[in-house]
Amino acid sequence: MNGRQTGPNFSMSQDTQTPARLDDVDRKILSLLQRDATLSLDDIAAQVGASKTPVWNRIRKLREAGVIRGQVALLDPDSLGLDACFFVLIRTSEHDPDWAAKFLSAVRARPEVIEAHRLAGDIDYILKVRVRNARAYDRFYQALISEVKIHNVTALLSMEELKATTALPLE
Amino acid sequence: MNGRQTGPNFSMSQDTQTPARLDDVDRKILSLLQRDATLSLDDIAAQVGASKTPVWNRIRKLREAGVIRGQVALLDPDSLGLDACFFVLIRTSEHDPDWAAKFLSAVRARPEVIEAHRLAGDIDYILKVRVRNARAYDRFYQALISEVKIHNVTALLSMEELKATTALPLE
DNA sequence: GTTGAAAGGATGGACCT
DNA sequence: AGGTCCATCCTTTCAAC
Repeated sequence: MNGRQTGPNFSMSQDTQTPARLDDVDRKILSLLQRDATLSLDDIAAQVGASKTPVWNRIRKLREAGVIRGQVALLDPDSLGLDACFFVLIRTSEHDPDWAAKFLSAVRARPEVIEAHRLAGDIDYILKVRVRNARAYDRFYQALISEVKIHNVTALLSMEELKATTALPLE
Repeated sequence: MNGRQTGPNFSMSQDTQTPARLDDVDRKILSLLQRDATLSLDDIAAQVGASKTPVWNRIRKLREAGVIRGQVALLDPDSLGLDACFFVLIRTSEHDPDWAAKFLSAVRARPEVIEAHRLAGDIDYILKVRVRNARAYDRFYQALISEVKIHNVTALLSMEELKATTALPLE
């Protein structure tokens, strides 16, 4: 056991989570796993300069604390024929909770919506949408505006994905 | 075997990849793995209604064909103290290859840039940037415009992540 | 934190349908 | 082609130290 602080960890505050206390070894482990989760415990232990058991205990704790959310396979959009990617900027005139709930469930229900954010400023929402082609985007767009009333939409078409990563910056 | 076209698969055309030919079992496997890559072969085999060996062979082929790009751990931004997420809309006046190369390497080098696309239309680029707070965003912004000349920047601040998935729509 | 032992899963072969 | 069985290796998992 090292001389660090003990006591309850990973607690919540009301709105924003208090960040987990991580040391350099934790960060190194996370950095490796968020790039390649197929690494074996032996590999990770070797690369962080520790042995299997402590590394395994750290990973378990990071999972329990929700720092590690899950482990997924990343698929190639082009291989799946998903050649078109749009960023959709949405302005709405409605701001009542009913509208927001309907919009939210519409967005969550559609698998072509990869990402959705509520924004500050004059644009209310941004969506990232992956579809087969422009026609498929139009179908999506028509379906969306028939479900929820939207004041103004701007679609930005991606010509080229310069960078795309799921790895978060660890300081 | 179904009545689809045969012939060489997974070839490239100059710009866009020919999509891999996938049957329903492949899609089911991919759908499971892109949601949870910790599933055992036995589990997957049971859920797709096949047995281990053919499932394992399919997964191997999907990996070799590049349909499965890799396997990663997904981390929770809030647990890491990355509370701020910005979408950055960039207009540039420069359109020579030199500028583009410099912009590309700047964007690739910065870990806070999670995603970067070149766009069609009057906005040239969009970035998705994850940082600790607004001050960290400003540091990023100042560093970026000191590296590459940028005509106009609009930053959209995310107030709430309504949806975020790495899972692609499989029809 | 280290070692090592037990259990379970992944890989690949042999053979059958 | 896919299915079953199996044998081996590799990891994960969790003891005991």
